[in-house]
Amino acid sequence: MRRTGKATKARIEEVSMRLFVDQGVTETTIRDIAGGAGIAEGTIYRHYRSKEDLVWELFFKYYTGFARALDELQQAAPAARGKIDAMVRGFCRLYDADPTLFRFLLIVQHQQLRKLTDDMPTPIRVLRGVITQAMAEGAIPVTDPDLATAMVLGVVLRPAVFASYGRIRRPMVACAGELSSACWRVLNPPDIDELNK
Amino acid sequence: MRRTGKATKARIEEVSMRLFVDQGVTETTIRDIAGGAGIAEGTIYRHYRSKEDLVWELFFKYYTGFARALDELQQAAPAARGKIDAMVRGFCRLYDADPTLFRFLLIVQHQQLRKLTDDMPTPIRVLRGVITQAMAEGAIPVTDPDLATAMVLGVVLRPAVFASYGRIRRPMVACAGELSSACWRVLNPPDIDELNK
DNA sequence: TATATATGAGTGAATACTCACTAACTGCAG
DNA sequence: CTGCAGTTAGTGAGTATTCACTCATATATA
Repeated sequence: MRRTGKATKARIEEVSMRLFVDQGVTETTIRDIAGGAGIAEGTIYRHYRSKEDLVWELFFKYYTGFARALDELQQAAPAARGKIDAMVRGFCRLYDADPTLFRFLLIVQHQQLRKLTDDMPTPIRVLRGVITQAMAEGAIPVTDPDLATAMVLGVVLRPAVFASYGRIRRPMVACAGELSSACWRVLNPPDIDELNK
Repeated sequence: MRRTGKATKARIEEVSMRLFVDQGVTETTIRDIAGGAGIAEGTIYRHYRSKEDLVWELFFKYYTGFARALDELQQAAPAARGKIDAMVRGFCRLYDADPTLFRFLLIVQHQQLRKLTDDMPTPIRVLRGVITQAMAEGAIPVTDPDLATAMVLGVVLRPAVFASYGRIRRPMVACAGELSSACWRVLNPPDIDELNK
């Protein structure tokens, strides 16, 4: 009873992502992955050219996929405040649905980011776009867009890191409100905030 | 003309940290380090029990050292707002003085954190202490201290990550003011901020 | 039969670490 | 001073092991 190729590939994905997160990428061997997926080592090479290729394919698929998901959420909201809120909530939902995926992207990011080219969508570009647009429209004060992007990103990502370490036990969606309003406060010095009320 | 042991160890530290940051820890071989430091492979084992030990020793020394530095800065400032500001400025100065060290800590963190025991000082514990104290004193509103710690940490760390990728080109100290006031805004919902004026 | 899928022993290229040996310092007895 | 024993620092070829990847072979489906 041979499995269909797609099911095998999905198993490889799932198992290898879990192992990468638990042990690290280089520390995870092809043998580990094959054993975990209940297949032979050679089978992996039917689906991926190399181990490096497997990591890259996983990263690319989910990283750009996440960027596209964020972009849709952002476009569906009319104003800056709503866009930020939608993105934060979307991130929280995705985190809760698959924390392992988040950790995987976090871990391999450093090595893989350099392989990204300018035409590929990334979550950072989406967020930066929302922020620069909001500045252009006068919805938030004009400051260094990269610094603003970094700070907002940090407000959201670091709590997720804490959650993945078990330092925060609530589901991330339960933090979404606080996160999103904190992001807004970061983007708005208090006096401007008064004007927006 | 034999060098004094200390100078050699310092060279090993410097070279290995740079290589770890550039290539990754597992990807950096003992041969690489020895070659880079201009010594024989065996020499490294005069100073460290193993490669793993080398990584841990580096991490421990600088991570706890950084925590102690932050703690001194925090203690020197009287009020909550000043403590945050001093810590943020201290972090920025340290980042600018040695960005490679920051990247090293960032990269190995995931693997090394589990080796830390409760009696070791960490930057996170210091920050969390300042925040809980501020909440207890009524200087900032009482919320989940772990979430607050995570958000503030994110506001500061993520811009440093951006800087290390070249996405932010200013020295971090030039961002210190903006960072510190953003941290304060994160900790204070706007209405409370009114009361503090 | 033809095709897609899976197998796992085998291979060559690393790699972390060892160890027997050398070189240079230190301190002390004569 | 001088010689000499003890110690610390450095060397680099050798070793056992591990790993990613290959390929001849097998099997299930269409």
